[in-house]
Amino acid sequence: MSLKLYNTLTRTKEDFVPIDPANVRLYVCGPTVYDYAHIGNARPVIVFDVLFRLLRHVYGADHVTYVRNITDVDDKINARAVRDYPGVPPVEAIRTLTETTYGQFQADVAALGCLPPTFTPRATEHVATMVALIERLIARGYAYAAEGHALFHVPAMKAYGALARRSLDDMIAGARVDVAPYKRDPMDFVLWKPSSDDEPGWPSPWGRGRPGWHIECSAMSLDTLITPSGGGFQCDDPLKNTFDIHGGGIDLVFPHHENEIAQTSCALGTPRMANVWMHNGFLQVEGEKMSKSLGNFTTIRDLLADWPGEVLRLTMLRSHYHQPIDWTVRGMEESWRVLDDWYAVTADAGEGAVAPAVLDALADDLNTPKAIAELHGLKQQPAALAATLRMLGFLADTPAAWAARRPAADVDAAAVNALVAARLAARKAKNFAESDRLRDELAALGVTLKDGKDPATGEPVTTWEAKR
RNA sequence: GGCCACGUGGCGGAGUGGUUACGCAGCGGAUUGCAAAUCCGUCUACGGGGGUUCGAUUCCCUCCGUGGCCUCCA
Repeated sequence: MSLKLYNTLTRTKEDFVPIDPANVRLYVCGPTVYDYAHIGNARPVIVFDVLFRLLRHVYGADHVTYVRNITDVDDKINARAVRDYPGVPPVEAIRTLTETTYGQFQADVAALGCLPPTFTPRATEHVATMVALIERLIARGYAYAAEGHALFHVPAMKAYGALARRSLDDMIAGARVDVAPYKRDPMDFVLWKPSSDDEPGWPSPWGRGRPGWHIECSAMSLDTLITPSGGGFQCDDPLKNTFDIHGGGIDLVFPHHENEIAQTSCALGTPRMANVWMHNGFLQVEGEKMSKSLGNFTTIRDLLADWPGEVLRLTMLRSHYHQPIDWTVRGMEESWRVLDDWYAVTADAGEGAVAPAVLDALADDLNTPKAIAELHGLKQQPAALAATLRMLGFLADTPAAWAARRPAADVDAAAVNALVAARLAARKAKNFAESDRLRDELAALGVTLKDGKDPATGEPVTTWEAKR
């Protein structure tokens, strides 16, 4: 099967060729853990989970390494820790905040049907590698120390801007940043910055401080994906200092990913860091940009209170990952209806194989809307439908558990059963006025009836369920 | 201001230089005492204007609209 992926680096859809088919390596930028993740954060998590599952299917479950980092050092974290844990020593407050928040994140994404990545490194556990990377960059003339900072000197790198496709002139022309006096060039970015006593800090050749934003991903991908495969500081082989796929939100293209590339490629002598760069599009809520001021800042946790995780997952995958998506209640309702149908169709399904048509759609740059269309075509093949849905991270519930997820009206089952029996008797006696009256009465209680016939005897039978 | 995406039927959403996916809703039929559920069938589209072409929703230009990035936001 040939897998095609759109590569931001080349702006084209390319055939995916792993560096080592026995170990396909994927890195995705993970959460900064200071608050509940919002529904926009869920998009890359779900999209790259589908990619992870597809890669595992194609190359084998043991031949894919998926890394999603945890950013647990960040100024927003520091600020939140001070706010939420007054009186607690900062280091302790930060640890409590990041551990708590990451626990929430893990629970949220598990509910969304996402597999755990192979590794989930924390930035704070890779500071030594960050320091080593910065030292290497300084030694090779790509970075310099100034006033307790270490900075990457952008003009030292010829290819800078290749991912974002913008020239230095463009960036300077559009610059709206205050240029710190210790910068040699306005575009230079921070690799390391000094910490005050109540901020998290680590010893370094430039004094006690903490990493800049971008260096952590260079360090964690190096430690988890490059060094274990024979690359790293002791290796100048560009092929060994590159991994396969790097993913994240479209907003990370610049400056985050551009700077990651600058750091890793200049430190390790590799031209591109990762062969394929994938970026998911943004999400709006009910047609508006999601923001706290508009009051439509929607967390995954809030949505999970009212909607099954699989509903959120399907809603996310009904749009191609590259397209913008408008997140609406109507969209979630439609997803729920579709999943109800799939759960019903697959209730008694046996063992089946994953449908090739769905795999083909996924192999075409993760065309999940096309894949879903193909799923609709599998209703006559319940076993294949079930196997394919499971491969995509659906059907984790039993049919009964799924049905129970819909908030039901609070009804007295014995009373309902009595009314249903009375109606059945009335129908048998052809007293339809009475049977319709009983049906209306049940409807008023929030009970929906399903009439049918016993397949063996032909006797009329009625089942019911409570709707919300 | 600079750079970059996107704009498909009532709604969601693929795709393609010429046979108008798929889903939800709607409508029609089967079924039903009547309904519900189910099954079958079915209507509606490619932002505006130019251009290339035998032919464009699909390629090019332009305008309009929406959104993103421009130092720490998926």
